[in-house]
This record gives sequence, C-alpha cells and structure tokens, in this order.
Amino acid sequence: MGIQNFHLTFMLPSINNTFYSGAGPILVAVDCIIFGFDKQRLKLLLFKRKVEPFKNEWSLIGRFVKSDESVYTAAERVLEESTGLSGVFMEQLACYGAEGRDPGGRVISIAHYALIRLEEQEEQAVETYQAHWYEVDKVPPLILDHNDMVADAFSKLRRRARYQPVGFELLPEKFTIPQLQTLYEAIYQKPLDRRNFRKKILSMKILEKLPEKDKSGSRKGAFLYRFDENKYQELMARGVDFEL
Amino acid sequence: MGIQNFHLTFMLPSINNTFYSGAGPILVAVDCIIFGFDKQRLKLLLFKRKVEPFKNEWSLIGRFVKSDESVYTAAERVLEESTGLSGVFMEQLACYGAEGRDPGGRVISIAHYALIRLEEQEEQAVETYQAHWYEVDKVPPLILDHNDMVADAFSKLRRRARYQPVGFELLPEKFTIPQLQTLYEAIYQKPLDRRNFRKKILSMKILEKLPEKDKSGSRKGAFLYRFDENKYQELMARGVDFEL
DNA sequence: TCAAAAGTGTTCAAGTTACACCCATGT
DNA sequence: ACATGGGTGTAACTTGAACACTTTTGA
Repeated sequence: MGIQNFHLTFMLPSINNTFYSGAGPILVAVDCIIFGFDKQRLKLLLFKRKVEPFKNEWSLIGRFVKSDESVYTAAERVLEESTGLSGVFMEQLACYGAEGRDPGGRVISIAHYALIRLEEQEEQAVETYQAHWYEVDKVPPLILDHNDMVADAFSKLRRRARYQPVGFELLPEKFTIPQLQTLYEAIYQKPLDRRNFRKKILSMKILEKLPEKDKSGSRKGAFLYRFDENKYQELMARGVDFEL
Repeated sequence: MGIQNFHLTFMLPSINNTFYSGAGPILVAVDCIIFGFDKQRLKLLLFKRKVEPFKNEWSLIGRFVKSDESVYTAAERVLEESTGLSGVFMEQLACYGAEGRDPGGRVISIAHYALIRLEEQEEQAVETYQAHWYEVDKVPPLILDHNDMVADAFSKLRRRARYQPVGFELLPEKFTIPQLQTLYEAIYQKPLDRRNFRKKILSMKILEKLPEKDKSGSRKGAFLYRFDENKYQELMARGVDFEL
C-alpha cells in the first residue's frame, strides 16, 4: 500500500545483544487481490485512491496491520471494510518486502487474494465508492508493485485451480455447466472442449443436478447444478488432479 | 523467531486519519527452513537456541529484518550467517502472522525455505555451533509455530517437485540416477519404480550422461550424470509436469 | 561364485484428445 | 423455420503402471 507523509520515532530501549539491533521500524500492511466472477468474465476489484500520494491512481485495497490483530484478521477487515463481505474464501499470497517498494516509507505488505461470488447488484454497488471491477486481462497500471501482486495472484489462482476445485467460491449456489466452463476458460485463458469438460467434471461426482433450468443463456436453457458440499470439501482436502 | 524480554516505544506523530491508527509496533522477522540432501536422506537444519526464552530448545534459524534491507536480503543474511552459504536456492514460503504466535511480543515472521547440496564435511561442520541436521521425518518439537513452518515447507517442496525440477538445487554437480531417484523418494515419501523413473527423467532430456561411474553405491557402479543447465532452466521457467 | 545394486523393454489399463450431429426453445 | 446455445458418444492416441531378467564387479 502507499503511504502518506509520515514520520516515525521508534525506540528499542535496553537492547543488549545483536538480536534486536536494526529491528524495525517496519510497517506491516495487507493488500487484497479480490477476484469476482459474474457468470461471464473473471474480474478484479480495484480502487481509486482518495489520498496522497498517488491520489486518483488505481490500486489494490489495503490497510496497516494493527498490533493486536493477526495478519489474516487484518486482511478480513480490509475485505469487510471495502466490500462489506465477510466469510469469503481468502488465502495468503505472499509477502512483498523489497526495500524500496514504497517511496513513502519502509512498508512490507502481505498480499492476500479473495474469491467472491459476484451478483449484479454488488457489481454496481462498489462503483459508488471509487471502486471498479476490471476484467483480469484489462487491468490498468497500478501503484507501487500492485501489478506484480495481481500477476502473481492470477498465476497462483491458475495453479490452484489445477489441484483444488475453485468453482464453489466464485459461483453462485446454483449454476450451469456452461457457466462453470466459462469460469475455467477465464482462469486458464483458453477455450475448452464442451464435451470433454462436461465428462471430466461429472466424473468427479461433486455436482448435483437440479430439476431446474437457467434460461438466461439460451433459448433451450441449461440445467442448474449445485456442488455437493461434502464431496467438494473432501476433494478440497485431498487435492485433486483437475488438469483441463 | 522467539524474542527475549523487550520493550518498545512506538510513536506516530501527526496521525490525522484512520489510515495509520494502530499501525505497528510489529517486528518483522525471517525464519529459514533449510533442506539438505546427503545422497541418502532429506534433512533439515535445526538449531539449539542459545538465548532465553526457549534456551536449549530446537528451532529454525531466524533474525529480525533490518529497516534498510529487503525481506529477501534478510533471509539471505540469515542463511549466510548460520551456514556460511550464499547463492543457494531460496524462496519465500509464507508469512506467519497470528497475533499470539510469539509470547515475547508482536512479531510476524516471513518464512523462507532453502535447498542446499549437502557435502559430508558441511554436515559435520554445523555441529560445532549448536546445529544439527535432522531427517525430515524425525524432526523434534520446535519452539513457537516452527513445526507448522516445517510441515508447510515440506508440503510446498513436494508440490513444487511436481511441476518444477528441484534436483539441481539439492544434488552435487555430478550424480547418478539412483541418487536422483532416492531424492524423489525422500520428497514424496514413497518408493518409486526404477524403470519408470529412469524412463521419465531421461525422456525430459535435461540430463547429460558422463563417461564416469560412481562406485560408492555398488560394486557395479552407476553412471554419473549432470544437468544440462540450459534445458533445466527452460523447464524451470516453463513448468513441467513431473508427476511421479 | 555369490551378493548387491545397475541397467533394460513390453504389455495393459486408463485417461486425454479430437471430433459432428441432434435437441429444445423463443422469436 | 431458423438461429442459438445445450447436450451426447466414440475412436485414436498418449500416458502411466506393472512387472522380471541380465549385467557388472568386489569380496
């Protein structure tokens, strides 16, 4: 994250061995790469900074970690404060700790990525506070090393999708197989064969077919499915080969 | 890492918005999970703490990050200070940032794992300064959350071995195919078929056969091989399916 | 001559890829 | 009636898994 003008005084009294010399002052921040899928495209939530420096530039959302909260809690807080969402899937990506990464001061950032289900109303809602959902392949230049974070998060998502199902986190409860395929095509950034995709995903037996159709995508309509949560969790834990 | 008795005074003058409230004081440390392979077994370098608290208990090696060095540099420094080695493969594992993880204070640690070639003399050398090479499946209880770090590092190494070759980092320049197989068996913790292993690894064409034999492992002796660095780098970059 | 590890090929099963036609529906 | 996307099966190929015997050499 970027820093405003700030000054620190950092004192370490009673330092009596080399163990602590030079420790701090380093500020610890979290930044969130928020992925969303709107049944069509994989998107990323970006924010227009309201404060200097970098005012009006695009960036990820972040905050400083408080000394009485865990890093993970801080990331949850960021997510909640910026989107109102809680309880969503989130995982640590990496720590960005280069010395000169933030010209405003010595700040390291623990980047986290989150996967959320994107409903139409939410997609509009965020616009009101200087945020925008960008398609993953149309991300504008961001401040600091945020473009690196985005690239790393996307590549981690791609790798993760190979050995653990990710659909549950990004899709609404009920979805069609073509929608699921569109999601994977967005993640892998390549077209997949309809018949093979269906065969593979059904062979995992994590989908429950519902007696309803979603007709928003075609005249004929596509059957809705739901994840079988137990089997899904089992696959998540075990780790599956989901090479496509 | 663990902390001795310490007190901090942390002042943030001219805080004029919520952006900085509660920021710090958090100390940033790095800990290193150091893997070594001695042609037989995969080992982990552990240290007996010389200072309170946790004096004489086993732990990973770590240090605080200085404010004028990058996190990665700090990890390199730790490695160099504790083993004398530099230029070895090292990669960030994760940030451990739970609030109460270190009873001595608010410290987060960016864990890194390193892979090094283990020569016999080194294996002895470290003993002199309260360190010991433990086999990966015989790691003793460690301080703080260090056992978690070890488990996570080992699991990351296993996953990494599936899509990027790791042998180059852990083996001496010249090695035999049975040695390489032993390494993979140690990583995956399961026996592999000799014929299939040889077939697969040779089909990648990253090995160069030398006209020498290593007779240390058998009467007959096994041919020595060397990695073709160019092709190896190419595979590292591209990422290969090295499922075994 | 024998013990111990190195080296080598083939068969079978499973999984992945490629590919084309009919179906249901709203307009 | 037609345009649009949904749904299905099969054949060729590739890949991974299983498996046993011969070779070399030092003691």
